[in-house]
Amino acid sequence: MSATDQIIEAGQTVFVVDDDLSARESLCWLLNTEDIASRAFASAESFLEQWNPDLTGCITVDIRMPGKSGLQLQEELNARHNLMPVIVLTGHADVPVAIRAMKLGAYDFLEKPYSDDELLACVKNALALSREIDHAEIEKSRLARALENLTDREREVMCLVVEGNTNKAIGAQLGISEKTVEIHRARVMEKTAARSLSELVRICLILKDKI
Amino acid sequence: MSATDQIIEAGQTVFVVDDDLSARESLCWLLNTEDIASRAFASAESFLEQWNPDLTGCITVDIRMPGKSGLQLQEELNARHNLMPVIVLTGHADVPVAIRAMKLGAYDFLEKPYSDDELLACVKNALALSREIDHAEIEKSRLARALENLTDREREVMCLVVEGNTNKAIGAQLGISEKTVEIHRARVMEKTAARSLSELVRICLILKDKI
DNA sequence: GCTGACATAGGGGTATTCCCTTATTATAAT
DNA sequence: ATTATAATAAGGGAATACCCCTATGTCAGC
Repeated sequence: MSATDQIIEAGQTVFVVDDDLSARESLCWLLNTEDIASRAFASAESFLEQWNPDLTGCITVDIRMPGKSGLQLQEELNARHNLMPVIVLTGHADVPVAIRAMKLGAYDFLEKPYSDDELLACVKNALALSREIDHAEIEKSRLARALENLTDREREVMCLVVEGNTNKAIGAQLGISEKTVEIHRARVMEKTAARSLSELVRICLILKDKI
Repeated sequence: MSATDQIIEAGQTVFVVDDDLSARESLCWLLNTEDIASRAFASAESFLEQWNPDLTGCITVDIRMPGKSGLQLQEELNARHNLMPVIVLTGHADVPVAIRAMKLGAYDFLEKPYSDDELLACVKNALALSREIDHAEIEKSRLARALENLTDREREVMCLVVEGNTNKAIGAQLGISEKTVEIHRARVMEKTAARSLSELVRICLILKDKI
């Protein structure tokens, strides 16, 4: 792979979803003045087409749009386990809608017209949060990949080790020799790159929902 | 302590904070029909006087009240690390207030007039959540008490053990004999009631913010 | 049939942990 | 002064973990 082929990790982007052209344009222009990259979408559907789990940044959505509403977009993003903070921007808000948006996990909810400062502060905070989430998630998927390389038996032994069992107890429980347990255990440490039992325990706790 | 002196763990209670007498009465009556215990308070201040960290259940608050508002009550409860879910009930809501309440961690936000079913469902969910929180918190404080009984040296050794160091390495790092480390380590296991290194690691991760 | 991945198991040795005992020193409380 | 607690240290032995080596059997894929 030559230097020019390198995939530079796309920086953070604000994904602007609004059916109103002038709203999209003014928002993107405002973000541009602060050197914040943005991409505009005229509908929830067109954004969802482009969405993928590796995008990083945050999303601003209008509530009232033809086709999928902003709330429906939130639901769909949640179903896809989207990790980017969602900022709801709307001029047609009532309390029940605002509450629903927040309960759907909105990062913030701003009513139009909002001040430039207000919006920029909100976006910058959301981007900072996104950075933290991404760092945690990158680490998590690195560990998850390591665990995927384990064989079933290795995974089984790992779980029993992490639960605090000795090799002897594990051997008895699985009906195999203590020697064999030793080998599986060594492979687990090697494949997970854990340098101590404590590190292995931490890895398993981080990924406890994925084992 | 005789049997009659026993402090029976007060069951879950709904703490109703509203300056309007008829609102308090009707809400408590409704809860009573479902055998849900409740206590009414006419102001944020009078509730805060009674509040203590061991209360269990949930809280309903009105926003507009003489003295401290519902939002100010939420802020004060957050400052005191209140664990009970807060349900905001209000007839005078606008979007910014609703958003602020949610960002202050409100469990839900209902506009008056609300239906009985709506409110009961909300309260029951909040009480279920409270139960889960309480169980986790009881376990946490049990562990925290165990850690408080550790001497400084024991705590120090524990941290190094959990980081994955061997007794030899810890001894070298602290400038003490490996034998002494052994003793501190054994006391840590005894005092924390951890039956394996993995258990100790888990305990330390649960309480990592309290060490 | 051959190769590779996987699980199995033993021998032998070293390092580490864990558990028992005893002992000294310092410090704080009574 | 006496007592209690904490930290220090050592010896000895059993259990365990960790590291090297070799070796067999199975099963999928070429």
